[in-house]
Amino acid sequence: MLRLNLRDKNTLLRTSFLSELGPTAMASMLEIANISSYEARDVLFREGEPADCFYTVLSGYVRLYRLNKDGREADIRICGPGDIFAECLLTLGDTYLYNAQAAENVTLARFDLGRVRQLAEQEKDVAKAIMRSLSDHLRGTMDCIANDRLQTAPQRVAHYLLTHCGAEEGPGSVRLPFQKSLLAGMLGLAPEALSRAFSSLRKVGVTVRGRTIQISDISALKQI
Amino acid sequence: MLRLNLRDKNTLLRTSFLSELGPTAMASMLEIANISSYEARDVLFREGEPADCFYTVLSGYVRLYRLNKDGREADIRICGPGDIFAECLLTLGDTYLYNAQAAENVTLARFDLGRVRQLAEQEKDVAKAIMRSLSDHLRGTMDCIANDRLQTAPQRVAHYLLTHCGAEEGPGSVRLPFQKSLLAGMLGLAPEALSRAFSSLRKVGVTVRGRTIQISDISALKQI
DNA sequence: CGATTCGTTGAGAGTCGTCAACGGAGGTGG
DNA sequence: CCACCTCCGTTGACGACTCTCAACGAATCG
Repeated sequence: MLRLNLRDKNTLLRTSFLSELGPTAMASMLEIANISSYEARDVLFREGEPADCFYTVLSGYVRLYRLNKDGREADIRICGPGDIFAECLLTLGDTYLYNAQAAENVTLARFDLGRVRQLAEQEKDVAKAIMRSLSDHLRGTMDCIANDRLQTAPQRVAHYLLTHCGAEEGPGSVRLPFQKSLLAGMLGLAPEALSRAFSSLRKVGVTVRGRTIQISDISALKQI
Repeated sequence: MLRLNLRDKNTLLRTSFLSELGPTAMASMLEIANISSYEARDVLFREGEPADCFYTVLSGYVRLYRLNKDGREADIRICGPGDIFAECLLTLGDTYLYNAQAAENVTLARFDLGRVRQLAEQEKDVAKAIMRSLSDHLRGTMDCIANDRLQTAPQRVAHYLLTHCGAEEGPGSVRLPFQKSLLAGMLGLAPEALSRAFSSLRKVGVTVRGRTIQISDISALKQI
């Protein structure tokens, strides 16, 4: 466990979970928070292990994934700074539902499930924050299913670019905050499939150089 | 709007949402409940429409689905008796996130979002029930993503059969509560793919006749 | 009994995963 | 500063899987 430095503290306070709490609830959550760091590829926990905490990412990225019985992995979610995960265990059960691995060096805030449950009983703000967080995740996860089932690989990539370039038309660009293999898993693709999807998007004006991606015409990309 | 008959009322009371409420909260929810019926293929609401209610299924089945811009449909969830849907709008927003269609004749209970929000402020039980419901859905939806990404069509069917036959080994049987085309959508498959998956499971002792499915050896099915 | 819907089967095409080889980037150590 | 190494990303070849379209048979409902 480490001390909470200024930048991490700001990230934590701007989290959707904490940002809308009243002063007393906020103070209680900060008091409960438990900072820890992991190195790239460290496993935070495995599916089925007894669960005592949920997490907020302060820096870096974390993979949540499952294994099939052949050992093949499938990502369920990629969590970045400000994201919260495993909070559904507040009401569900006492074992983790998936594996979690640090995709790079990460710092996390851990919150004891029991203490937050208790806090939610006393502080209406905390209960509301939990509901908001759960709703957000549910929405995002349903979006993911719909995208998986409706879109091909190039369409998924186009969709990702369009939601991360910040513009509606004209040219734009995206800087990936992580490795491409992570983006592949996030979109439910093998790394090779992501690579081929980028290639196929060249003809609509998408240029990839390392982690920076140029889009010559956002409107054209929407037609994919 | 119709009167609440005895069987529907029992279904409603046994819902995970209502069953654990205290007497006053339960009474308030029953008072808010608004019963309505739809015929097969009726559309309850469309994605993007202003939302005023969330729903509980009392009888029949409801499809939640999205459209891509070519008009192709993909099911996100199939809801049966006791299931609740669109409750994430309690905290999220004021438009529906997907289309909902009656897969057969259905009766539903509708709950006004605003009034339940208000109730959740006063009654801790209601807030807890919302959290539990959201957590359950989030878990189920994440399971769905993992299954989509890790399993082939025969594996998905086998998994469905194993979780619905109620036994751990030996022979077993499943009676589908709905049409096969609904099961196909639920598993993220075209109806033809479901049919072929059943065919391929014949060699491990799965026999299909109409809606009843015989399994000669459950342990063998687990090896798929 | 006729009509419509549902389910199955076949053929074909498209998409994506896997395996393998190659090239480049970044980091380490000499 | 360079040589080397490892990891990441790309590309090609191949195969498995599943969607689509079409036709046929079965079941259901009036």
